[in-house]
Amino acid sequence: MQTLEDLFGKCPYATAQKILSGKWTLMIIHALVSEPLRFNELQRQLPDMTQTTLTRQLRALEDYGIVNRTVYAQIPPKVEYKLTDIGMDFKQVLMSLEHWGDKYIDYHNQRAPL
Amino acid sequence: MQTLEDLFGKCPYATAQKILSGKWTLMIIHALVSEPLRFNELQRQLPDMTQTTLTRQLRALEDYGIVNRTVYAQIPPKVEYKLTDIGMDFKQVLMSLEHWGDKYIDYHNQRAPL
DNA sequence: CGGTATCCTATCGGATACTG
DNA sequence: CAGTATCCGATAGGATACCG
Repeated sequence: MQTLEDLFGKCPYATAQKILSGKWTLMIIHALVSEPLRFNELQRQLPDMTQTTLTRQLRALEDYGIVNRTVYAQIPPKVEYKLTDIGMDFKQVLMSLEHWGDKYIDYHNQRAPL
Repeated sequence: MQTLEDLFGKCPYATAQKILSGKWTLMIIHALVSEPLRFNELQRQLPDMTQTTLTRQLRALEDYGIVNRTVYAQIPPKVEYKLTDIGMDFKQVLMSLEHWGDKYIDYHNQRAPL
């Protein structure tokens, strides 16, 4: 049987779905769109995510070629995360997603306000 | 501690992330963008997904207000799935996602052809 | 035709403790 | 500062069998 993984690298939706499957992926990419950030800067922007999970998702994004990790050889350590070119291209998706998300939120708050 | 769920309905990214978290969500929405489909038409377009899973993800999308389910009282049964208005609005996201996905695939096939 | 009902497994994310 | 090493529980998805 063909799986989703087999479609990775072939179908743009399956590919995107797999890359974005991490629970915090969208928010990590969003945080990095405006500027490169150090590990703890990312942590501060995503306070609800544990350190372990942040590390894991960053590694995954690195493997997918979305994020670049630069280690500066100094004490104390400094590690900087920035989007790759293709990662930066994702900004367009993020913008339409934000637009839609806001509309969705408005739409639903009208009938079931929190 | 605040969780992702608390951000649902507030942050557009967290909201979108949650809605799109289903493994086949993007492909289901994509299949429904062009026209409403019956259950087994969806199955045929998504042959790699089990019936159980298709049902579950459709129910989830229905709960989120993305998909509308219409049951026609006839024998044999006919059930039609179509996108709601806000579901249709997602088409813009899908288009930018497709564009990015194709670019991503091209980009990666150049250095690591399958 | 369009599902349910179960069961089972893999993976993922959270919690906690420790480290160069 | 930026991790790693473990362990654990939740849950999502697949497989299979059956139903109105």
